[in-house]
Formats: sequence, C-alpha cells, structure tokens
Amino acid sequence: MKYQPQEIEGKWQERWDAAGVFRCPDEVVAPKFYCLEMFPYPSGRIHMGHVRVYTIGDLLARFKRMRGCQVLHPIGWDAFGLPAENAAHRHGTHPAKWTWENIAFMREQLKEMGISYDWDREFATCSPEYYRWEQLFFLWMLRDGLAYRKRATLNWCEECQTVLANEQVNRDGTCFIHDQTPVTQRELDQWFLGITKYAEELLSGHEELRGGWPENILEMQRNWIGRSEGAEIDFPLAGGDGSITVFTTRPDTLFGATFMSMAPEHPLVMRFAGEAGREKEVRAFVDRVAGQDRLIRTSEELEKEGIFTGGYCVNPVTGGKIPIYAANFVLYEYGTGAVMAVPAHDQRDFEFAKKYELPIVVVVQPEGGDGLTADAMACAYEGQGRMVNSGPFDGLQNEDGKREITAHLERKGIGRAKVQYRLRDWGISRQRYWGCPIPVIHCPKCGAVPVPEKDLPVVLPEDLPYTREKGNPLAAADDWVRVPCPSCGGPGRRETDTFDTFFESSWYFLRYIDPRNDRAPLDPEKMRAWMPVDQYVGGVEHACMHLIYARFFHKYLRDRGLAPGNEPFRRLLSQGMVCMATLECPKHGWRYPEEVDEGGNCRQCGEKVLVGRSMKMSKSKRNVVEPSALVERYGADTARLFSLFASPPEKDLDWSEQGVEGAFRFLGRVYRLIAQKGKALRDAGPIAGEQVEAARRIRQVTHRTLKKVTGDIEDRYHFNTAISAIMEMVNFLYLVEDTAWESPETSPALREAVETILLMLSPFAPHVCEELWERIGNDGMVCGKEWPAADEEMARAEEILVVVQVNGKLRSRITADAEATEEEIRAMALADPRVREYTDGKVIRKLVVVPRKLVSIVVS
RNA sequence: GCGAGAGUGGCGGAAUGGCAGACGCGCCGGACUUAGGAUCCGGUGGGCAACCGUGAGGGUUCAAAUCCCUCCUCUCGCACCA
Repeated sequence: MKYQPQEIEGKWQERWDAAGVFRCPDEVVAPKFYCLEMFPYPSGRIHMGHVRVYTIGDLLARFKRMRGCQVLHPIGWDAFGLPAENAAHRHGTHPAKWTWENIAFMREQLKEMGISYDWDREFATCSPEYYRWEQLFFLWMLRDGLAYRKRATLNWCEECQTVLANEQVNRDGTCFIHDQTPVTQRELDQWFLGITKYAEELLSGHEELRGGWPENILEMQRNWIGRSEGAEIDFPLAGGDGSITVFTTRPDTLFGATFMSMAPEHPLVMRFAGEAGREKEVRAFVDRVAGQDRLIRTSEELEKEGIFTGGYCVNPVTGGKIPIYAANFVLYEYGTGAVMAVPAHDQRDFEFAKKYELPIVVVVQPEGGDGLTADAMACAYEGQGRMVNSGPFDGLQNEDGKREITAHLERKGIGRAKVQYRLRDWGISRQRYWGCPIPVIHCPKCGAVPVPEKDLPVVLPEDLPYTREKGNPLAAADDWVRVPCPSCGGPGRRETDTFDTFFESSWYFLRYIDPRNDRAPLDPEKMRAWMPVDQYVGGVEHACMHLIYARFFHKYLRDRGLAPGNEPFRRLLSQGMVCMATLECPKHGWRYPEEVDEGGNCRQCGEKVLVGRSMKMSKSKRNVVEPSALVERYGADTARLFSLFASPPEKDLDWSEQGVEGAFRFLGRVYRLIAQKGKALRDAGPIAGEQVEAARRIRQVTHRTLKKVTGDIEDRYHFNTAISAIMEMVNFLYLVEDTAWESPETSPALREAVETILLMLSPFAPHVCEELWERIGNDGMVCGKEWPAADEEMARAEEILVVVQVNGKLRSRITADAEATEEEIRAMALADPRVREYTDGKVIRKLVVVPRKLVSIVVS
C-alpha cells in the first residue's frame, strides 16, 4: 500500500493522451473558458517558475472543465530569440537545431507534469506556418501607415552585434546578456510600429480591465504610457529664420522662461555652435555627455551641466531674447528634445540657472503672500499659486493661467494644447539571424519595397552554414539576399533585419484558436467564439512590454475586423516568483546546497557559509531546484501540490524541501486511506434517504468542505486554503472507526466522502486521484467527471457554537440550536455561569447579539 | 523623490470588523517495531498565573490583524519625461 507516484503517473498520462480528453473542439458547445499561460521560451529545460505558472493554469483549466466549461488550454513555444544564437556560438550548433531539441525536451517535461494541454494546437513561432502571418500583418501595417522606417539612435551591443531595447540595457550601461560589454549608441535605419497612435486607448482600456487585472500591473502600464497634458510652444529664433518648439506642462510659467535647454544630441545644437564659432567647446561637451553611460546619464543626482550653444531665441510672450543651452539632463527622445527653462518654478532649471548665473523670474506666487523673490529662493517653487510678472495674466490662479495662456498662444498660432506620452513607437528591427524576416526588399531605385503578399512567406534560410562569427549571417547569405525588386525588376536586396521577438508573442493567443489555418492568419468566426482569453497567467516581468504590445496588436487587428472586442485578456493573474534561501561563501561566492557540508561550511575552503535571505531562484545564485529531479523523486502530483499549497498564487513562494516532503506525505496519506479501504468502498451501497446520526456527521463534513473548496478556487483563487480544507477532511476520515467503513449505515456516506475528496483534489494532483478513482471501482476518468454540488442542507449544522464576550473579552462559549432565536441566545448567554461571574451585581449597559456567532455584553 | 504592495508563532502561511495563529513544516511526547529518518495517535504563541500578544504609537467601535491618522521597515515598479 505504498504510494509510488512513479508507477501511477506515466500510466495516466498515456491514458489521457490516448483518450484525447484534453482536446478542445473548435465548435463551442458549452460555456467556453479560454485558459492561457504565457508560453515559454525554449531555453533547454523547464525551471520552477514554469512549474508554478503551468500548475496554476492547469488547476484552473481542470477545475473549469469539471464545472462544465469547454476549456481551451493550449501551449506553444516562443521560439525565436537571442539565446538560441548565443548557444549556437558557444556550442557550434545551429540555432534551429538547438531550438527544436529544446522544444522536444521541454515538451516531455510538461507532459511529465501532467498539464492538461490540447497538444493538437501546439506550435512554435519559428516555423514559417506561424511567422508567415505576421509578415502579412506587417504588410498591412505598412499600408495602413502604422509601420514606418526612421533613422534612430539605438543601443548597440558590440558583442551581440545588434540593437538592444532600453530594457535590455543594464542600469550600469552594459548589455543584459553580456554584463561586461558596454552598450554604445548607433544611428541606424529601423522599422517602427506606431503604437503611440493607440496610447490613449491603451490607457483608457484599463477601465475595462479594472477588477480582472491586478492593480499594480495597471499602475505599471500607466507609468509606462506616461500621459501628460500641457502645451507645445514655438520660440522664434533670434536670427529670424524659423523657430524651436518645446513641450511644457507648465504653460502658465511661460513669462518666467529665461533660457532654453536642448538635448546634446539635438542637431540644432551643433548648428548654433557652428554659426557662433563655438564648435570646439560645444563639441567637446556633447561628446562627453554622449559617452557617459546610462546609469550616470539618467540618475537624478547627476549634477546639472550644460554649455551655451551660441544661439538665441525669443520668448514669444515677453519678447525677451533668451540664450539656448545644451544641457545634459534634457532627453532627445522625449517631447521635442528642447525645453523652455523656468528656473523659478522648476528645480532642474533652478540648479542650472544658479550654476550658469542665468536670470530667475518669479511668475507664480504661493497663496497668501508675495514672499518669493528670485534672490532669496533656495529652491524652485513648483506648487500652485497666483500669477505675477505675466502681463495680462497677472492675478489669475496658475491652473486657470495654463488654459488662458494656451488659448492665447493658439489664437496667435504659436502654440497649442498637447498631450504627450512617454510611450514611444515600437522599434521592431533586430540585426539578428534567429528571427522572423522582415518582408521588405531594398531597391536602389524604388527604396524599401514591401514583398508582395503572394510571395509570402519570406522563409528564414535555415541551411546557412552557421558560423561562429559575429554579426548577422543573413547579411552574408548572398543567394537569399539578392532578389529582383518587386516594383521595377532591377537588382534588389532583402532586408536582413528580423522582427523583435515580442512581435511573435503579440498575437500567439489568437493563433491558438485557429492554429492550422493555411489560408488566413485567423478565422474571424472562431475569434468571435473564443476570444477573449478568460484567464491569462504569467509573470510580472511582462507587465509592460509584452502585455502592452499584445493589447496593441489586438486593437489593431480589431480595427481590421479580425479580432473581436477591445481587450484580449479579461482576467490576468500575475504569479509571484519562486524563491529559495541563498548560500554564500565569503571566498567562493554563491554555493549550491551540495557544496556546503553538514556543519554549514564551504566544502572547498571550510569557511562558514552565510545563509542569505530567500531570493528568486536563479542559476547564477545557485539557489535552484531542478523540476526533473523533483518529479523523479516525489512525482508530479507532489510538485504541483506543493506549488499551490505553499502560498497564494500572486505572492512569492518560498521553496522548501521539507514543505515538499509534507505535500508528498499528504498524498501518501490520501493514497493509503483510500487504497486500504478499497474493498469496503467498492461494496458500499448508494446514499439512502434516511441516515443515522454518524452518517449525517460524515456528510456534513463532506459538504462543508466541498463548499469551502469550491469557493476558494472559484471566487477567491486561494488554492492554498482549498488544499488545507481537503487536508482537514482527510484528517477527519482517519479518525473514523474501521467498523464504520464496513457498516451499511455509514459506508455510503464514507464512499461519498472519498469520492468527493478525489474529485476536489484531482485538479491539484490529477494522477493519484485517477488511480484511486479506479481503485474504488469507479468507471471513467475523474478528469471528465462533473464537479459535485455542495448540498447546503447537508452542510448545515444542527448546533452552533456561540462565543460570549464581556467587556470585549472572551469569557465563555455556548452551544445553541442552529434555529435558536436572538432572544433565546441572549437568555442562554446571560444564564451561563462563566458569564455570570463577570456580570453578577453589575449593570448591563449594552448587549449585542450577532446571529449564529457571538454575544457581546458590556457591563459597568 | 513618486506610486503600489507587504509586515501575524521557530518557519511557510490562515483569519477582510466577531474565538488570532486554520492547514502544513519543524519540534516534543506516545503507540507499533529488532530498528525507524516509515506509519498511526496526541501536544506545541508567550507567561506559574492574573493576563499579554498580529512592525511602533494614537484613534473609531460593544468588538480591530482587518477601518482611520502618524511613523518605522521591507519588496516591487517608475524615476532629470520638462
């Protein structure tokens, strides 16, 4: 009667597979439930983070299936990307081979976990059958003006030989893959997607998501989109030709603008310097700032520095001639790359003005006084107030002043209200081989020409000799690169950049609905039937990029009539990280547990190893547990159960070997209890109408537990408390006398109890439940059974416990009939001897009766 | 600095205004046993007790881990965004 998961799990995985129980037909015949976990990058083997996220998703999928839903629960592979190339460089293998081998291995690992996927829908994004469609999307976007080409300064890693997103640059200005390589800036022609056109909708769409998405993710997205309201104002150049436009959120302070600051990268900076004969010193400054690494450049502590460019412009309302500086704190990518400087009301400008002795003019006075003077100020005043030194606008509240001045500028045609976003258009070009080719042909005569739709897909040539050299092998693949221009027929060259891999992950959830369609990317009919995703589960690390890009794609495809609704993911669960204690040797750094002896010393040097705080599992910190080893030792059911039991899904999970033992022990307890009673259970008759007291007590426990477990999973997503309720029920059954299992009076109730446990536990630990279900003589598979309904009548207690407080302190507990009236309970409480000890001879000031719960008596 | 979340036994965590510490781990004791690091049963916040206990202090309430105010600590996100 030993619980041996190794003998159980493979058998049931095969049976599920053979019966196709998790296959989801296209046609929706029951309430649909689309359950999706973020698909994995095939890095080689799954890690504990995968175990956790896929276990959570599977619990919900299995639960919803038993609740009568038709569940779509797919999986696939986010298969393009840099690590494949890096691995190829390191091991001399081809990225495609490496990727497909990893997929094969990880697929087996997921199957060993018993995750209930519809494997028929599986795909990898690196196959042309998938990526051909995103090439088509790109052509549509070109036509719709949503995709465009622009010269841009981008982060470049010499080691990767490619462009990096800002997020791929470490804080210290090094590459996120190569910690030692500094990232430099390069100017390149790049493809962009106009995501900013959807900025407002991406923000307002949060209304629809509120409640279904965690608030912190929405907050992160709000920051990311970074909406701010203000005005654009044109400052004429003092020379008389043209003007410089700035963006400001404080048009009310325009009269106080005493100089202008520009990003050092701004092309006008060197023009002004040239005209003023200041080229040398300005160039020196610009080069120095450009060479500074990101950490320094963007830290708030960095001293404000700048240099006079030699140029002047005119404050459009005061007519004053103001100098134009290049300043290290102005960002070229945001707004117009130039800002009007109002030192009295902006701290950065204030520090700058002090340093370079530029004039400070107060134009907003705090309420109740004219206290502020330029000379006496120690810092800028950024608060609200009344406008001064602002000509016709004097005396206005500055908030009104914002509107008035903006209106004034609009009338004169030299300014306009403007909403600015921090969100930038999405640069999608990567100088990489292992990605989806961008379907464009460059022609010396016609420029960048889209590949005609009929010529799609542009297949990534996988038969290239993949060399260990740096750079993009595509550029050297002459046969592939040289093609005639689709427009003029002359010699053309294929675009050798590939898409950012977020392109693939921006629509994969739609493709799962129609994964084998070879005539179109999606079938709008099926989309209507299956979208949106009812539950999406994934890590917080994708809060901004992936989730915003996916929302953007969905909105674009909606506008083209392909995707229904405004938002692709109705509910989002962002699971916490899997953490484990770290071990650190003072000499050798992070240690694996096996590198430390029993006495807590480093096996290499004998030094005492420090047990550090629990941190996210990572190979670099050597605090990882291998899922395969875990499954081999304890079985998938234990791994799953522990993942769900150790903490609620959205919180971090502290991995604990002993906790895993506990989960395993519990499953063993369930197994032994039910296997030992197998015969008695098989022989038990059906539940009869009349029941003895003992049977009623058993059924009460069953239905109470059922009610709690159902609510915990369905309404609260508190899987850990659902498990603990099942544990309590199992503990209860262990105390039931042997004779009761044999007795015809109680065995039907016990059989119901056992069946209910197996049904409730099956989404958590599906294999052992199937095995026991069969052992007690039931037909069919437990995963296909209906979730039982809790019988309220059965769950109700005849007697209830009421606690009695006197002056707020617990003094007694009384049992009362469940039907007892408030009056009766009050009388019982007052008559209780333990209560009377505290109330006798005192005056009762107040008495509160909470039905079925408590009596609170206040005496003096 | 701004924003969000969190702080409860030796540990993971329960309790969302009504018995603080469910359940699990660990620990202690017992049973079975040649043996037990298997299994089963029992105990386990502190204090001899009155009582005291949910980061600290105040408040609301018959009643506060839970609501309000002030503060501390930690985690995450954003951070010169004009």
